[in-house]
Amino acid sequence: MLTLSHRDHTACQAVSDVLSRVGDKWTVLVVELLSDGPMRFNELRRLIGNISQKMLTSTLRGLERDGLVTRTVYPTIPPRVDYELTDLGRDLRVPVKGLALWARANIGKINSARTRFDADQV
Amino acid sequence: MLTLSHRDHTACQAVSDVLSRVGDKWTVLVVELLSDGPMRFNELRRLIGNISQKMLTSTLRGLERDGLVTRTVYPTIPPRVDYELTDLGRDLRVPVKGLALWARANIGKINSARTRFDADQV
DNA sequence: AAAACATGGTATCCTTTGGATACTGGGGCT
DNA sequence: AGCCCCAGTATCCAAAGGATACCATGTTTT
Repeated sequence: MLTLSHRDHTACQAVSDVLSRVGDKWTVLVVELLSDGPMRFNELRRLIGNISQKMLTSTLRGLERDGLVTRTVYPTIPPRVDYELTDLGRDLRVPVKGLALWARANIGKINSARTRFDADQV
Repeated sequence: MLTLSHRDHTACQAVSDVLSRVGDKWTVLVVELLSDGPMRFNELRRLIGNISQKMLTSTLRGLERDGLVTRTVYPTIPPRVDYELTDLGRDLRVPVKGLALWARANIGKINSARTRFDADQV
């Protein structure tokens, strides 16, 4: 017997969908960096520091595809490309903030649980 | 010049860390299913439906490792293994709920942005 | 004049991860 | 005897992540 309603299930699908959009290695970082205003490609790259060009490109493409970020090309010399959060992107920062607070509050517990678990597996 | 403070950066690390824990294909679904009480392995498997044994095992191991779920083995015949949310795991549901609400509210916008983007790429 | 640097990217390659399928092993059911 | 249930491993292949090298254009440096 299935106790899970169809609505619950599709809701979970949506959540999983959004989480796998947002839950990769760089997306949240980029969204946070863009929250103060538009930024150029290499500006983001320098701020993040240890991201490869390819990953920054694909992260930004993904955000653009989902309507969270706009990409504006200025055909100057040298070329200039600005990335900026859309309203939807700025909106996303609210629930992410909630998760960020939880993460900061509990990352210690998680890390010690991990250490304990890994030690027991020896 | 770096405008990103060290505190901001480590906070983002923590958020990314938690998100990549939670942001995979199955974790949120499992946490939601466990929120009504303990469940057995195959009980979860049947409810989720299209998950492989391996993925369910590794999802649950990950949650256990991070202290979000407990695993209890009853050496009965047939064996019985219960999975249950810890306090930390139940705690996590609060910020995830926030993201879930956002996801349900905005999944439509995201999907149409995707469709639009993919159409333009032709 | 040649070298080096800046811009915002592709292309290529390899490693890591995701996931389907098959198998284990003890017991019970028919 | 042959099948199913339980909670998993083991194996293998496809997909994704990610480092490195390269591109075209133009300016600055040596």
